[in-house]
Amino acid sequence: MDFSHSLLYQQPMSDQSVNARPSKQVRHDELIAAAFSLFIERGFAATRLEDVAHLAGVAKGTVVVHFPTKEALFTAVVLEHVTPTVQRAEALRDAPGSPRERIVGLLRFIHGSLQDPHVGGIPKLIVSEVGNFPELARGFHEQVCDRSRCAMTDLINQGIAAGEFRVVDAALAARLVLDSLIMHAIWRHSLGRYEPEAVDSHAFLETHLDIFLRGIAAEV
Amino acid sequence: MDFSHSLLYQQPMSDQSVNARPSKQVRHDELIAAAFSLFIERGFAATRLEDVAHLAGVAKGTVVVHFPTKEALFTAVVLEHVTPTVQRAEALRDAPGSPRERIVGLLRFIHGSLQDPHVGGIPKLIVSEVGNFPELARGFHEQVCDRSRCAMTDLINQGIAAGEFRVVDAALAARLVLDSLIMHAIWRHSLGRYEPEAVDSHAFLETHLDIFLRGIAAEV
Amino acid sequence: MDFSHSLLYQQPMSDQSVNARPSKQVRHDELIAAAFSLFIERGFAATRLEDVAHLAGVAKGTVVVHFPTKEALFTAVVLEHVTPTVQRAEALRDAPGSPRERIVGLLRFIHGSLQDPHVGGIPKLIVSEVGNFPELARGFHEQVCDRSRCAMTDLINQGIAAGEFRVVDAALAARLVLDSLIMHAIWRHSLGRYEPEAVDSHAFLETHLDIFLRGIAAEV
Amino acid sequence: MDFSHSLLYQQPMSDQSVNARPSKQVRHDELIAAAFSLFIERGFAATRLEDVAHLAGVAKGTVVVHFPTKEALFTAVVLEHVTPTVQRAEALRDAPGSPRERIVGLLRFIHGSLQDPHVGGIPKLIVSEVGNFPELARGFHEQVCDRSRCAMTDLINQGIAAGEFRVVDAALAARLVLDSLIMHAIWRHSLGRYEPEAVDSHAFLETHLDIFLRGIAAEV
DNA sequence: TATGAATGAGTATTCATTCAT
DNA sequence: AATGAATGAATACTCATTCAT
Repeated sequence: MDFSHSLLYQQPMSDQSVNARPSKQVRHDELIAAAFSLFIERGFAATRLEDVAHLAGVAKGTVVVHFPTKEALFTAVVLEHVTPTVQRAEALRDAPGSPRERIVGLLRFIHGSLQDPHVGGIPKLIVSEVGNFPELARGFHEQVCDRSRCAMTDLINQGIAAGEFRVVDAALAARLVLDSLIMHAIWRHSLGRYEPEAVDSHAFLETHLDIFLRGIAAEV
Repeated sequence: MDFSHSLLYQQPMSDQSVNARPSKQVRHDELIAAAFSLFIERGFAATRLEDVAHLAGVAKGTVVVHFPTKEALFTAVVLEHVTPTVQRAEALRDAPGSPRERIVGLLRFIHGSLQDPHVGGIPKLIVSEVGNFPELARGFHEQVCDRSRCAMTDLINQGIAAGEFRVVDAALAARLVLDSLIMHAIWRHSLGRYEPEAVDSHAFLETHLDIFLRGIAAEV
Repeated sequence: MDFSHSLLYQQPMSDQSVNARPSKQVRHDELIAAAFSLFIERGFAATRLEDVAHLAGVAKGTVVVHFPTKEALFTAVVLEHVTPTVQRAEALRDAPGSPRERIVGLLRFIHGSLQDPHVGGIPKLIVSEVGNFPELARGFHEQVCDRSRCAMTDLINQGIAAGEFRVVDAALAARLVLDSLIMHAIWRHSLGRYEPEAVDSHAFLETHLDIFLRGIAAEV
Repeated sequence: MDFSHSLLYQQPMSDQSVNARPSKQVRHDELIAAAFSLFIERGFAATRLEDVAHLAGVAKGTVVVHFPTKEALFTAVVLEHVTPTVQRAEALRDAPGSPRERIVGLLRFIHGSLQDPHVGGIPKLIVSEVGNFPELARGFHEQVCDRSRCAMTDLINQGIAAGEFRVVDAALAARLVLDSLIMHAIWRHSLGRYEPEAVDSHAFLETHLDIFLRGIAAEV
């Protein structure tokens, strides 16, 4: 499974004429968007292709024209939402600044990305459906999880080496600090819907950074 | 939705005769166990009642005798696996010891419980299926999430009052520290399967405790 | 199919002891009564044996002990409700009095019998289920329909011969006059339930007798 | 429940091409026809959707495309067969001629309609199944029973007012005269099958008219 | 004799996929 | 390319009947 190219943005479109039938690309994107929100909301099995079609404003048969099977649609949905984000995430590891500054930057970026409804629903989707899509799971794990964790582990190790942080298991620490963000995103798309008042995402991140960074800070 | 009593462990059975038909309670538990493992493995939709019956060693119709619908079976599975754990968790809040000691005790208990395959699969199941079971969701949120978070928030606030911890938003901190444990359990039942080497759960918890407690410790 | 003996009233019962288990005959009758009302209300297919058991105040298995199959129960229900009535009906044909008087007597008797809930539901039951019980149908037709119509036809012919009535097709006239009564009974157990105010059965019969007898009366 | 428009006869179709797939309307009518004959023959419960599909020459799933549930199919069957007849019946009340002539016309029309296998089976179906379809029952009662009886009651009252008929309870008389026709139709679709020789329907109607009209005729 | 748990054949319904228009 | 009618495999659920207690 190749996550390194996006199916989005492929074919720069004209689409000038007002009453023209929407181009294939536009239809494609509309279907992806509709499918994404339904997959997130109901899961793969409980999402009917007819509902996807309805939400996208087309007929049932049209979905099949664009995606040969339901599983192909699901795969496309995941790929298109994941790829752009991953690419931008890795760039941040190599930005200038102290390890601590770059950790803050990376976490802020990831947290910010997960606020975007087009990205924040992905972890819930992956966690829920991964059991029935082994290939997709493997790809996601290698290209997304591994790479984000590596980036974070690298930064922590750099901080330890620089004496900014005390000696901790950098891999576990990276996992811990990222898990909270991901769990937060998953929460918002599952049980969080039943919470009387929404969590303040900004305060959540700041508290997280505060506690974590103090927790790994070098002793005075 | 009443989560306050467990249907498990009710009626200590004799069941001496060798060829005797298992009592209704025994059948009930066998079905719950079979359904649990299949729901965890495949999710709600992909689990066929026939498979549940087969795994429990009974005929298809027997499942229906015990649980009128597939949803009722699902609800029963969740309730029976969750209720005892929550009750014991709350008891630990009121145990003797300093706030810090009780936090450690509570987190060790929760983490330990989540290692039990009979409990650790629940969070992933809830996250995945909760969208299609609003009633179950509400009950789970109130009886499980709220109560665990309250217990942890209370302990952090006690520690702040006692001067053991510095001033932080206790509710957010409680959420953060618990989320990591839950995310870890979810992970092990989803993408964790594709990880080349399993995470050392013991080291994970110790690192978590170490960083978190140092992160909220009062300034020297 | 033999309609000439009733399964009711067979075994004169003692049943003295207060707390004793009800005798087999009593159970039998309770089940027949429960089954009758449910068959009438819902039809054969939509009546579950479990409901019959529940209405009779026994467990599901008990029904099977008394009636080996659902069809046997149905047959028993029909036989027991039909047999006594038919026997009494035939006796009236040979009563003393003018043909006209005997016609009035017979119609009053039949109409009165059909007011009894234990009898009035039978025609609806027969009409509804006859298609799936050919043997029962044949027996009912021969023993009940044929015999009642013959009795009525005889009386009309006697009246024609005596010059009381004008010459009409006695068989058709008999059918006509009886059909109205039967239809009335069927009505009360089917669509009649949806009528805002119930029909006055007494007035119905009197109007029927009035119009019919004047309709076949000899010209002055 | 709206009985006031027929789904039949709506859209006169060309359907020229030989191998063309039949239009939705044609399929609809084929399914209604197939379902009707099976419902009449076996009743609602004993009719399998698969048999309906088979008789209509389509696959099982096609039935569901046209009628979401078995009950919807049943309702449609009743409505489409009944509505046109009632409408034409009411028109006859307001036709020219003496009350007596119009009564004869109306009864001939109703009797004739009930000879049509597409209509004559309905009363038996209604009587048998109405208990499990309260909504259909109410609609049928209001739109069919009430309206036919009103028409007949009106005519009898007109005859009484004109001095053609003697004073009788017109509502009961209307019920009586119609019941015989309906009972006759029910009979033919139930126990009538077990009669050695079929009743002569023409003679039946003439005898009925003869006796009834003489029965309510004004005294000389 | 009465019970009710267990059975499994039967059936309505769902829905991804196909294909003629 | 888009449509939506048709298909049929898959599956939850029903319920008469069996049988161990």
